[in-house]
Amino acid sequence: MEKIYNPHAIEQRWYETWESNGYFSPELTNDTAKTVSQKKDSYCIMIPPPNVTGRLHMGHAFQDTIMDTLIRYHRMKGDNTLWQPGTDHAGIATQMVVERLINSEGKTRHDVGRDAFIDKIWDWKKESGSTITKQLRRMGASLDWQRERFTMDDGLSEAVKEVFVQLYEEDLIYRGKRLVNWDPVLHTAVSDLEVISEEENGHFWHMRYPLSDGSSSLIVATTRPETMLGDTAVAVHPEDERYKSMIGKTIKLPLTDREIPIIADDYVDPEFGTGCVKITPAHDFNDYEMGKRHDLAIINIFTVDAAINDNAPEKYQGMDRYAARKAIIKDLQQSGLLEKIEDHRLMVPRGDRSGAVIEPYLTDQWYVKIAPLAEPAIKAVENGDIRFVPDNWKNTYFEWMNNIEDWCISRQIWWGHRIPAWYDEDGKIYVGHDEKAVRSKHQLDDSIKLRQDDDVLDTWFSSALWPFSTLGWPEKTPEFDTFYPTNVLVTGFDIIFFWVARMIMMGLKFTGKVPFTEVYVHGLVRDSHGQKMSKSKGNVLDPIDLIDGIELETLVEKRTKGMMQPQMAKKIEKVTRKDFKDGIPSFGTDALRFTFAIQATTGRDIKFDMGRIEGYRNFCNKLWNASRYVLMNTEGHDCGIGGKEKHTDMIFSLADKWIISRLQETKKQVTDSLNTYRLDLAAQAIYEFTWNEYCDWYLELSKSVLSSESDDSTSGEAGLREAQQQGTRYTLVHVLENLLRITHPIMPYITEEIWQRVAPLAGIKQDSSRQETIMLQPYPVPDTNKIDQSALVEMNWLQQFILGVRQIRSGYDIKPGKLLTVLLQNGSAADKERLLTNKLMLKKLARLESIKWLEKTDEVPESSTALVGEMQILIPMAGLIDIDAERERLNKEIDNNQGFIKSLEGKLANENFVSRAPENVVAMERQKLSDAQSKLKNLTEQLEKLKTL
RNA sequence: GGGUGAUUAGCUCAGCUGGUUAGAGCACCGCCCUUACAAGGCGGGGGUCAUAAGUUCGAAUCUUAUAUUACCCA
Repeated sequence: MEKIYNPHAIEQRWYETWESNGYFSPELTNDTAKTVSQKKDSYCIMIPPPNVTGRLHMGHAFQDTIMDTLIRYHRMKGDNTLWQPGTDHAGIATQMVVERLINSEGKTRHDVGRDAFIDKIWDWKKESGSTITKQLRRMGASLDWQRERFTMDDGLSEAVKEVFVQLYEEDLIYRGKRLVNWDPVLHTAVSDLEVISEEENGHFWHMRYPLSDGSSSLIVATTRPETMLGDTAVAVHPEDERYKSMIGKTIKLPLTDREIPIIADDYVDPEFGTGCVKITPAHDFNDYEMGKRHDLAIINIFTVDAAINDNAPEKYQGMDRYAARKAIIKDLQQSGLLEKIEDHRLMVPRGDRSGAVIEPYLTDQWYVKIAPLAEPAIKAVENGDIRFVPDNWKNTYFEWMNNIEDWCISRQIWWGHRIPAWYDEDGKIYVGHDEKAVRSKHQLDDSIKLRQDDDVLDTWFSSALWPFSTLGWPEKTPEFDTFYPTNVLVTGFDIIFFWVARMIMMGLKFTGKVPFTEVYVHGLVRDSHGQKMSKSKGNVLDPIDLIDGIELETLVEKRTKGMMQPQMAKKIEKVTRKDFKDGIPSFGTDALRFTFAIQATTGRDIKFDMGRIEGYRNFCNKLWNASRYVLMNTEGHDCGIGGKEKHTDMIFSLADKWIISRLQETKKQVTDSLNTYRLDLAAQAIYEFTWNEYCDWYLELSKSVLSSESDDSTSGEAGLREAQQQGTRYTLVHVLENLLRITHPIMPYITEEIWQRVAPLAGIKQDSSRQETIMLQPYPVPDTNKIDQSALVEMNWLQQFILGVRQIRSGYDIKPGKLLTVLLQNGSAADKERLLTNKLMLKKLARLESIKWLEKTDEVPESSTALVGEMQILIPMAGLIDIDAERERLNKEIDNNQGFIKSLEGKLANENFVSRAPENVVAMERQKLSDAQSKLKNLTEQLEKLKTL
């Protein structure tokens, strides 16, 4: 093995091997007498399909790490495991990309024509559609690519039609003229969820509306004066004394020749503004509702581009809405009807794709009647059929589901599932799978011309079917039988409404079952300053750059190229140069995955800090080098393959027994954590075990057994020594092999690479294809019988001993290489026994020349002291240690101890504590006190000794 | 305005159903190129757990209020 861990040398190679060997695929059988797959539990996760033409971002990388870890864990546990891959056609987003390409050639999509345009999108998909799937492969994602799906595949399109037709036939889909969110740039309706409202600076215009009879006038305030052309009433509160007398009268609407009524409605807040509200039913959602209540005329004054249409006075026709606004204000001013203009902060709705200000606009659209679908979906979460992790997200879900509005599913774009509805020349609607089906069902012969609806379905309509459409529904398939309902949906909270809720509704409606039993909601990946990553902020990190590394100049260029606001480029460049002085080094996939995993605490965003990933790259290197050590010391030797059963004479040291015990505890902690979606705790346990226990202690201790040096107390005959070394070699290999399997779900590459070398030494036969890879090995199961409590206690003694010596050594700047003489006093029989069996290890790790017992009565030379329980470790000072410094050190420790004792005494002196606290707690405190007291006594004695000198 | 979460060492975060003098990584200080690893080893310093009150024998942990902050919804 190379001395330095180099992820590039291993990662891609292993992925290709795994994929080409079909290791990602579950087992399936069509037989009724099912064998393998029936006996096994199935485990399935559906990938949230990324945009087919998208690129992998940090959010994906995080999410995919979580999913792949779960998938690999379950696959190793022996579950029949499927991670279903696929991509989404992403209607508006994809169409916009291709439209921009065409625009750059100086053409519009209308020049190209619908069919040719769609062909172009398919071409684009072919060209760029594999980018994201290639990137997923770089992440090590063990998706079953043979089953890759696309939301506009034939099969999935069939599912979409089936669902649409069925919902329509049950009156759950209807077509209606409604006020929708209209995007005047994209020329399409969008759903409520696709509208982002943000506060922006604007104005409040106060306009005077004169009464028709000339008796008086009213002042209305508005943020959108141009809509006055569509006003069909002015409303006041029915109890408002100021205006009560005017209710029922009419107003002469300025700039037009229309008269409109003054109406009364509770909705009006008399405290707000002037207490009079202009009502424009065609261009405001609240006004629309009020218009319906009062049977007001609805006058649409906008074209699809949000310019003034022919319903308005000729003067304004054709003007853009903002030009019209200016003109209207000017005209009102001139007629003295503009009272005043105030600055005002207002919520401005913008399309999430186009950024254009959304207009409420009256059009014909298709809707899903949502209430009947929402009801069972709410129940499913209430009764626990679906569980959110963390649990509190269910509140958000309920909140939304209980206030849900009908879902506008039609979009006036070209890329997507065309609505399976046809119109005859009278405008009568026929819904069916295709024109032929429609004709035969309704007995329409060829003489009747049918025209298909031009609209396509909201992208989320097909996404909502994803959990079952990908498994072949509406066909009956073994995949569906085996994997549906799926186990867990892993997603960000941002699409709970867009996607999760809709999948639940559609899943229940069409399969009668929930689509998944758990929803794991993860946080957002932010930059190191806690800012959301976005192109316009120039703080985006590309996961692939973290894996491969990137030069500073390339990174700067990448972040500043093609910006919406080029003026930001300078600032971004500056910050980038500051944050990434030397660019980004190559960290490798495993380090990136580990960084995500260890930060995947539930319900918290991740601030992505370069320090962390660097640390975990170092962790990979640590694991790498530890493995090198193990291999160097075990390859070519007898490593006790088969364990104690085959090698009855094999001898295990304290360290061996200890690390085996700790391994069991670690296995338990990791599996418990993975079972509860605490990837952070799992990763943390792995990190600590590997570094702080296996490497820092166990490998060091093993050296004393494996080194050629001998020791009179343990050497004995050669056979004995060989048996000890065999025990240690066995343990080295056994623990490492287990550790690799434990770690594999999080860090697949490095574990596979090392495992290939280690497995033969651990006696794992690699003769059948499924045993050629760590991916398909069983996940380690904790064995509590192998936890040796006395070894844990004794090891703690050994560690305390070594730490005590090290502290003295370091405290007095004694060279690490200097071998010390250590005297021991006041030890128990157990201490003596422990010393005897572990002398070699102690000497090696504490770097000791010799260890001698002193009798109680023996003369003690000037020494620095450490304590292990009652036992005193004395390091003679002669020439090494300064008496004053030692006094100071002892005093400090005495102080410390006295503080501790005081707090314990206080606690135990408290009658209430002793009488009310549980017995074991009190006993523990008593024990602590007596330990501390004896320690204090010991320390004080040491200090006295020094004083008398 | 309503809802949800967060506030613990200089930074990024653990701390499970209340029971050690509150932990880790990075950063910091000192010593060390010890034959797995300087992407390393050994040792060390650093926090009145946002504030206030309450419950309790005992609170970082539970309750309430306040402050700050983030997100979601209107």
